[in-house]
Amino acid sequence: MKRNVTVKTLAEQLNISIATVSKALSDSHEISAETKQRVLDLARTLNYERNPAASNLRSHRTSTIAVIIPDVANNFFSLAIKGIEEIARTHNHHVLIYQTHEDSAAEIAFTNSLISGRVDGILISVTRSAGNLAHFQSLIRQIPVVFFDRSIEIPDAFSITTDDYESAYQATRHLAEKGCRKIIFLQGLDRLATGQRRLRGYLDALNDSGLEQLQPVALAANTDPQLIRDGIRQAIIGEKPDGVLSSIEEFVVPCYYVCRELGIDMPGALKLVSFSNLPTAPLLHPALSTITQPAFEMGRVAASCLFQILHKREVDLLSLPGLHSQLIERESSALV
Amino acid sequence: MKRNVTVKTLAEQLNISIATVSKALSDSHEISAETKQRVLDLARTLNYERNPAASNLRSHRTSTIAVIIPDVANNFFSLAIKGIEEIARTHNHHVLIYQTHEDSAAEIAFTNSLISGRVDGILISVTRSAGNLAHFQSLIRQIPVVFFDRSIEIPDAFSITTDDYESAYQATRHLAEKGCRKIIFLQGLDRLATGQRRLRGYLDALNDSGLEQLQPVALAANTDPQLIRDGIRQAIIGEKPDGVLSSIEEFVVPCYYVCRELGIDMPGALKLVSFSNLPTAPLLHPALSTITQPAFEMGRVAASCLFQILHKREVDLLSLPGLHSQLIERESSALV
DNA sequence: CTGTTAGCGCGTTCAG
DNA sequence: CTGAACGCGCTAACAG
Repeated sequence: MKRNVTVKTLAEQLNISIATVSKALSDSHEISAETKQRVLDLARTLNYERNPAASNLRSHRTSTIAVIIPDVANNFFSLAIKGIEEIARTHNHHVLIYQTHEDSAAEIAFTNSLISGRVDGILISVTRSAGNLAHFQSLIRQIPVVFFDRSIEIPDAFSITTDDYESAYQATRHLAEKGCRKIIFLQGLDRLATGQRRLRGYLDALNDSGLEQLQPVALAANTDPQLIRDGIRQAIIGEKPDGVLSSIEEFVVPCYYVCRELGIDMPGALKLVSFSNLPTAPLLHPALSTITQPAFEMGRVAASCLFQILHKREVDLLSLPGLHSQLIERESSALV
Repeated sequence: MKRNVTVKTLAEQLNISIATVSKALSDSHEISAETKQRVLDLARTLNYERNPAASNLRSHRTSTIAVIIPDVANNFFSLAIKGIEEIARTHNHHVLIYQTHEDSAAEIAFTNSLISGRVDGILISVTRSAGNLAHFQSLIRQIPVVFFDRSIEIPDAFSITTDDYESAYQATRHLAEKGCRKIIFLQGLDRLATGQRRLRGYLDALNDSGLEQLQPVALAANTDPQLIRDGIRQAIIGEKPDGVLSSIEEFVVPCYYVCRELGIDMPGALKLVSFSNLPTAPLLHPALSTITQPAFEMGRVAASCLFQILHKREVDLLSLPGLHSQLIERESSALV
């Protein structure tokens, strides 16, 4: 194994001091253009790569950010990561990925392992089992954090979301216009601000449409399929709705099965709109319209926001581009 | 800002040496159980977190691996990442993500930035524009690398793939049994070993079915949609096939459009089977059967392989579970 | 079983 | 504009 090339190697070969090399490599203004060039040239020919550990240890900068999400293999989150990675790259930063699988203990473990200086900042879409408000309150005082999509209510926390209220409102109005008189809301994010906003949009729309206000159907945050199905069945039998607004995609399929069991004609007797980020979902489920989030854009915006913070710029959240969900109706969707 | 707690803090409070603390924290066999416990207890109460940069600088271990893939927002790769992340977690390792977007210059830049000790090992699914064999040959001598799915032919390189040959063979036989007499092959990975294996499976199947051997249709590796469509149109007009085997999913939609333009009835006059990892694809395209890769499993196996290497174990590739693609026919696919 | 010593490679003083 | 010296926090080697 031949010895790695370090600043020392460069310094010796050029007969200058280590400090000069270091400064030249960071493009310091106190080094002459000529010296810089000589250093850079040699660095290139020797394939010098700065040792990140040493650099980090000394400078407390890691050029790394972390992304914590429930699940990578989910169309929404993988698109968000894609956007985040692209922005990170333009800032010469590396991206670490962590999956919580909706387990808030894992979430806490990850964030704790990150505050020891492994990353410069964190992008997070919180677990829906959440509830550890105190943990996040302490976290954001220790390291820059930007919440995206799934946020929790913390004053002074940066948080990038779409127009959850507005899209739930519009979707509900849409159902009402299609003739639905009794619309239920399947709530899957009741502990998150995101879910609360969607709920308010739904309730206000019912009100403005002169429709009956119903209790949201709060379904178990854990992922026991049987519990979810039972909850939906109970709600459908009890309320006999002709419209459903689902706050997360996960309820769509169980809802179908329940209706099939109960002999309910889905496009006819019961219309369903779901927040969903599988763009092809309307194609799969003829009776389904979806509210699709701009996941890729959201990743980009959230990452940009984080880098603004890291660069110690004043973050003007209002200057960031607005993010709007899109209601995709079954009727309007063509092949691909 | 209050000072961070380090091994020194722990050592002082417990009146033992720094080295003892360090050893206790790494569960060294040369420390008594009692001392270990005292150290661990104090570490917990003080919320001690080991500084990863310092540890890495000294030990040359990073507890981090890198995953380099063409695109995160792709069902196959996001599932693979999911598997990788889960295995990495069981080994207490962190996962860095890089997207090449099929750009081999980016691929080279990423790998170069990683050999300076940022990660312990690399998992990579190479760009289809590949061709930089020499680069990878030098890379695998500098750092442990495991190729997955998209591999290139390098002796002594670890590479985890599915039964590409076999599945292309079976798919082609399947088409022949359905009555296809003239089956063309749309080649999208011609520079990769993966693509070569699929091609051989196709050719052998033609042979064994007593069908005419045709030149594979090599389509541009870059992603100009017009070029792809033109290539497909030319092949279909020229060869007048009644069956198509596509080596990548990307050609499916263009193929549809071309057939629509040419007035070719797709399930009837032309049957299509594609390597594809969108599990819902057969539902979307009534005429399409797919060969689906076990992406999640592949991620897990590739990561396990990498950790075996990192642990300096003899890697017995044969001991790893076999990975088999699955042919999903339109007829057999139910809703979700 | 525990402690002492000596760096890992880099960036930041401060002195020339 | 350049260089000498120090230490970031930790761990490997060696002594006791």
